[in-house]
Amino acid sequence: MDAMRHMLPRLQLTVPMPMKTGKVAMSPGEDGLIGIPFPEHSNELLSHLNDQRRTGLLCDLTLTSRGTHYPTHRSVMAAVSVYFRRLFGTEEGGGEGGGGFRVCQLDCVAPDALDALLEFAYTATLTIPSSGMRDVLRGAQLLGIQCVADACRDILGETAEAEGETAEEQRAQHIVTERMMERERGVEKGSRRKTDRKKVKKVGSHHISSLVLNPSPASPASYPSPASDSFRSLPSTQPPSPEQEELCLKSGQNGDPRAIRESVRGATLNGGHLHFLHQRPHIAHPPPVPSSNDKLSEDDEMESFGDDGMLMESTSIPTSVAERGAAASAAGGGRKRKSQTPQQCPVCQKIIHGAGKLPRHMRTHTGEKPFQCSACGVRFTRNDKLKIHMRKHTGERPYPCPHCPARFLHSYDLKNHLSLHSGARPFECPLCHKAFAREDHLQRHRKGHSCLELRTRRPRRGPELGDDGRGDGAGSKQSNPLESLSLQAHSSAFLPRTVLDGGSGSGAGHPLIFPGDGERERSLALQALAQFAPSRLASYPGLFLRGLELRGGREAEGEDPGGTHSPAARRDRWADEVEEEIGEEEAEEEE
DNA sequence: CTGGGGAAGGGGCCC
DNA sequence: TGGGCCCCTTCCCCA
Repeated sequence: MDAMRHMLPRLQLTVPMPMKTGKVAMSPGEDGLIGIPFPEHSNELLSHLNDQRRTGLLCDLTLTSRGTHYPTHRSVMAAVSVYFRRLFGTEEGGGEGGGGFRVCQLDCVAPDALDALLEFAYTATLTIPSSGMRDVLRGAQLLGIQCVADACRDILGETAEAEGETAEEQRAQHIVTERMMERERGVEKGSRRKTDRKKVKKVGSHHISSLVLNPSPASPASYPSPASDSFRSLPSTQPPSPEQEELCLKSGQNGDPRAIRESVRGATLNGGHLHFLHQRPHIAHPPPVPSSNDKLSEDDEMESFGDDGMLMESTSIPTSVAERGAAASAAGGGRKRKSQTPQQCPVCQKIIHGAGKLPRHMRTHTGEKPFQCSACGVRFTRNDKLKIHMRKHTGERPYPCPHCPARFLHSYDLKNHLSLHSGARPFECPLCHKAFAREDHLQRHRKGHSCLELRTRRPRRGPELGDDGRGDGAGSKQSNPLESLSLQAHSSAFLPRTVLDGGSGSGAGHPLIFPGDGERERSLALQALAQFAPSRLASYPGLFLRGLELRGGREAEGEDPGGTHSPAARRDRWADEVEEEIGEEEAEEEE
């Protein structure tokens, strides 16, 4: 995310762009580059693609599963699936341009699971019935949608070390995987040249033996592995209709969770499955071989869902958590650790600190509100919130202001209030130097546009401004492009969360959750809750999986696993950003 | 746009 | 380990 934060201001914009507010931001200077973020762009883009998929518009790939057809886009599938990425990646240059429709038969993936995976691909939301979890997991593994597979495993409470797979099995599967992939590539290439396709046996029973039904010449294990780990079985081609080319995925042991786990483990042991280690600091079941897998091969990125390098770098604590988990696992031989502090939320990947806090956090996903006000019936997720709420009924305002008759419900309200008496405004905008009594007001100020105009007048400000020792250097050139840079930097430092953190802001910011599908949204969380606090699920007979939000940003960053949650740390970070902004100004000025 | 109140959610401490 | 309690930050809403 930081990378994006730094990147955005450098994006060039030459035309007025409509802002979310409806206003139009003009490029402040012809020679200045300004980056204007469009937080909703990615969401809208995906949404439009999903619309196209639903209407079959521009679909150049059809996935089929047991008779059900799913029109889709190759580009999207390649973006979300390692399998398709590799598959289509072999078609460089020619691609599907002349191939027309292509059909990929994935009978080994249950239709519901395939549908869920497609929904995920186009919405970043995974909605599946709990009963279909394994199917989705298997499908995700087959297609190389690692993040989904990880999440499913989290929910299922399966661990890589839980299975009893032998190394031989893993190697065998890996080899088969490689072979199948190699053959697949060959077929893909050949399919563009020939109208007739190889007849490939379609396997309805997903047994591992089917994997070797169509052995192809062994190829070097050239595929790095997240793909191969997911590709414990790989598609083979099949002549469908004359104009279609079909691919058939053959899975391993159908429905056998062990098989799934085995594939996971195999991948890990085979040197792949790197995301599992880095991007998902799994607490409950860390991968057994972390160090040797630290490097992602170039095209193994699954970070299209926000798990980027920055994320990896920022998850030091989760990593340590995972290591601790591994240690505990090794020591106790346990399969899953139900609870440990800190814990990672299987839904949003957020690291929750504090013993017993995860169930509390999970209620934010499930929507469960077990605490009801006896007076007005309002429900709350937490008992302490209910307690505070009750003060409204009792009239209790336990926090009186010592300077005036005002009384408050919350201590922090009193704190805010006291700042009025003291006149303290400790939160100063480093750019326009307007001071605020509350930090959130400063943030709001910075997010808004008001500061921009002030900023243009800043250069003449006096020496009391700490950063103006250098900043005023910039200020002396207020007419130069620096100002635009300042503006952009200023704005960029407080980009909406949807931009900076991958849309992980509060509820409204979650993009791509199907509206009106609230029940389904809860599913994954409920599943997770079933794992962490099963007793709480008694009242949730129907479990659906809530979307994997797969946030790239804040949550994925472990929600400040490094302790930057502290106000001081946050301010430090913020100050760093400001310094960077100013540094950019200076650099620009020198030019 | 700003000030202020309130809600929501997370973390720390303690039992 | 889970829960209670408290404090904190962030966000939303309203005047």
